[in-house]
Amino acid sequence: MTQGAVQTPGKRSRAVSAKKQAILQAALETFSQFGIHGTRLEQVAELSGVSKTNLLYYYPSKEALYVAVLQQILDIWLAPLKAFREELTPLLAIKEYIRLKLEVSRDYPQASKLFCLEMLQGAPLLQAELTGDLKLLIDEKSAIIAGWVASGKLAPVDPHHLIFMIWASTQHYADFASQVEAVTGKTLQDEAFFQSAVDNVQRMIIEGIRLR
Amino acid sequence: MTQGAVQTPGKRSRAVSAKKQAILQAALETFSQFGIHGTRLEQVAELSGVSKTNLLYYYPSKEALYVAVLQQILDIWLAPLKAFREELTPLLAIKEYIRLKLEVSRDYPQASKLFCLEMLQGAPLLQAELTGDLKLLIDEKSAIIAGWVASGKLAPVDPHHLIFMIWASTQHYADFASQVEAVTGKTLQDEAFFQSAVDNVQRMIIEGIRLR
DNA sequence: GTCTATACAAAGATAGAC
DNA sequence: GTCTATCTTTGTATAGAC
Repeated sequence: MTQGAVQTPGKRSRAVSAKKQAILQAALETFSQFGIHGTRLEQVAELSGVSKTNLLYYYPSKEALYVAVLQQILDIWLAPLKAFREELTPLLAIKEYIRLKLEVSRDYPQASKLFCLEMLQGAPLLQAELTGDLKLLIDEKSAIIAGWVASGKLAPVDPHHLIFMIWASTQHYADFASQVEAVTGKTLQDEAFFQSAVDNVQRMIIEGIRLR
Repeated sequence: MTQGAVQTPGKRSRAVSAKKQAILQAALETFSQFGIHGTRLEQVAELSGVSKTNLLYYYPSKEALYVAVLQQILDIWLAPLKAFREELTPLLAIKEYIRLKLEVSRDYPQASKLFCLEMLQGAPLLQAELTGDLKLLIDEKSAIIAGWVASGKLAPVDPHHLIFMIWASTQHYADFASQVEAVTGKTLQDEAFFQSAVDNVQRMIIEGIRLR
């Protein structure tokens, strides 16, 4: 049994998993703030409570660690989109999607930031995802929105631009948190501020696409 | 006369300025994509057509170069906000602002990206600006918007959230250009796509805050 | 699995000639 | 102002003992 056997529930495996998880979390924190090049392995090691050598035992190189982190955050990032529900009325589905994305910005700001960092660099490691799975998912959800427009349930709007606007305006609160905080003095951790963000973003977008 | 005398219109000064400008431009390109740590001075040197030693003659350190670049892009980033016009009707002023910001995303995508990078890192070098000049500017423009709301010219909206939404949804086309391109197959360089972005963003936001 | 010691490479910065 | 050569630091990664 090697370290690769993640699902084996032996004591050892569990200890290993816990350690790897701690490393991943520490790595996410530093990668998301300083990028892959701005991050020192020593820093990650310290933050996760293992030695640098030990860290390299679990993840054989910095890049391997980075890829592992990316893989993990992709799921977080995609979850709200996958949960986008066709069964609801258009306005409800979109309102719920906005709330979910803002919750991700509040609860997993580092995931949002790291994702943003990757995009800024031209998505060298996510290119495959972007043009593959993500593209399919978007096409699928876009078709739903287009269907709503066609059947007169929604004002004429380009689905892509609508999706971009939702992504942008929700992720902004994570990615530009320092700016948001500098301007308003608040963060999404502040419950009232979170709620006002949800309300305002929902209202502006909904009113912007409501049929009349 | 030293190299610092930027405004002196002598032949030498002009040559120096041109060189420094070329370096700044090359630095912006690499910094905006790879960040300060991911950028190699040699790369900047090559891209701007000077030797690494020579580059360090004009900018004594990597950090000095980085600061110089940041300083320059701040003006670009702030220009549209400064141009926000109170004299127009609310909806026109906001439509114009959106168009201006999208033009910046189209014409200076690197400036937008570098600014975004700085924000992701917690704005270590722009903190002063954020809480100083920018804060003042925002407060001023927010007051204008709040005035419009109070006098019944605009639907009730929190000025800060409105401004965030405009920033987010316009900068998104620069910062997430790879994603936008992966999903739509288009870039802002495509005139028709640019126009549809302007139209859609303007329409959604305007309809979202129009009085009715 | 974990540690100490160390090899190795890369890149920022400087010295000094021209 | 520009170049060649070089110093120095730092950080990734490996070797090998325990």
